[in-house]
Amino acid sequence: MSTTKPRKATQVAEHLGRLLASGHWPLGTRLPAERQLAEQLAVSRPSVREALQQLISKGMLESRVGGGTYVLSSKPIGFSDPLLTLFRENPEYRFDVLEIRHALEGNAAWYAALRSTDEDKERIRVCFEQMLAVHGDPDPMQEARADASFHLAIVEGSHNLVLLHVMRSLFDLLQNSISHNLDKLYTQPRVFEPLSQQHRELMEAVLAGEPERARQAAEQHLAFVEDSLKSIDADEARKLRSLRHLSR
Amino acid sequence: MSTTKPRKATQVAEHLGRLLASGHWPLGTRLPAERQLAEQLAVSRPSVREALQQLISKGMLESRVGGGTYVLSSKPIGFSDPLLTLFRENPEYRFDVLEIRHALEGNAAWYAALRSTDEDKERIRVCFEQMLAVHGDPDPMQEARADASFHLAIVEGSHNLVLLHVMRSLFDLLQNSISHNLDKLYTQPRVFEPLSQQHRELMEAVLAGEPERARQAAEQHLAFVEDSLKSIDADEARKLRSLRHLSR
DNA sequence: ATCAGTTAATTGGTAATACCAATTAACTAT
DNA sequence: ATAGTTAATTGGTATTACCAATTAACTGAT
Repeated sequence: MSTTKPRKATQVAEHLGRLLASGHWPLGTRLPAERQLAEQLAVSRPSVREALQQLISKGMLESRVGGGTYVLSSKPIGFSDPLLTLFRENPEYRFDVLEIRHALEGNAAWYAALRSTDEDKERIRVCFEQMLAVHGDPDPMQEARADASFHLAIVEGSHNLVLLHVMRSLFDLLQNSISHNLDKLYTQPRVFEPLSQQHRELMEAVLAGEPERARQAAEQHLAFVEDSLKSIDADEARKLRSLRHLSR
Repeated sequence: MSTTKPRKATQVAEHLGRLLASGHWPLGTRLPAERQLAEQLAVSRPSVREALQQLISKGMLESRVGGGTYVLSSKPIGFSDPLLTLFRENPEYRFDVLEIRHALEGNAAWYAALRSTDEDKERIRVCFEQMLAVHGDPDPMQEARADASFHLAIVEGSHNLVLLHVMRSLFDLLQNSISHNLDKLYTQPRVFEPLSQQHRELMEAVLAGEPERARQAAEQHLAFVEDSLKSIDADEARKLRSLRHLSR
């Protein structure tokens, strides 16, 4: 590939990538057909196919023979295909992610308390309010997304770009796999109330610029999430067992 | 894509991916031409192109017009293209990575001390010996790779798969960009000697199954690496300034 | 009007062929 | 041995044709 003349296929991929990132085609949308895209973009169909291949390979699109091409994600998936597959098939790896979050978010909260600008702080506040506003939504994934946005706003306040990327990838991993009991965090009052208080404490520590308090708040929060998920898993397993007992 | 009949292009990409992972084509190797691959694999050239596109998009291969296709990496790059580009163009983001390693490797060392099997411990020992054996090699990247292998062996001992993946991606990120003064860590005796002692202390803490000692060893080591790189950067900047002064 | 079955159209996947621009290899002259 | 020229090779793009799978449209029966 010459540096003086960009590949048409690459240009098409970048153009489509920008449309995806901008939300022009929301998740699940069916894209125009290859022949149509080729005509609209004034390139040949093989060039469109090669561009689509790039985006399919990054986990952003999915093609179905005779059925069209669909949006899977507006951003490249940050983890390799085998890990994503493994994660989808083995939900217990959620606890691996929680272990990592425990280490990273304590650290992020520390740096956010030290480094956040006024804009960062405002964004954290807005995200916290958004979490409260979206509580009780029929679609629990809305709450999960608001929760992720809140945490990512804190990571943004740490001003460590690589950390932000890693955390985004971890949240993508959680959201792109089937959310195994994750919704229960938001729908059980015995979990949501303390959860919400912990979010508030974390936010207040960061806004007050108290790094050690922020770290502790983050670590306690993650420990609580881990314990709650384990307890929810146990409850669900018990329910399943008793349902099986009834059906005999 | 039907689940009953895999795409030819995907099969070719997987086949090539296995050849890459097995080391059949080492880093930098030029692959056979597209026409040749198409003949060898009994598929059409467009199918080969689509397969190559998948691997190019994952950062594993690079194509040059008229010049062939080359191996960039034997594994998919775990980070998205924009971050990789940004990292290559702005070496100061190394310090973002070091901040993250500080958090993650302290954690990994803790769990490795708790969870390592005898096999894990043996692998850690072998990697440590390998680091000593390769010291002074004319190619400092050999030492960087041995260093990475040692740290990854410890992460493997933590038995957290997602953490292993994240750490691999971070090391790939460091090694796939121009190694800005990284070689100086191994070539300056005032740095290498304490570095080697710290590696030994970290290994011994993990092997002895002492989690708190292991965490401290890891964190102190990463702090030393960070300080050393900053000091080396300052030395190099001073040298550059005095060279500029002489050339006037 | 609704539903089921059939047919036609559309879609992504594959292949063959041709040509172009860039690079590499081979050849020739000094 | 080196420099310049030519030929061959390479990746990139385009056109055309065909196939398998899916979707849409149409028709007939209830």
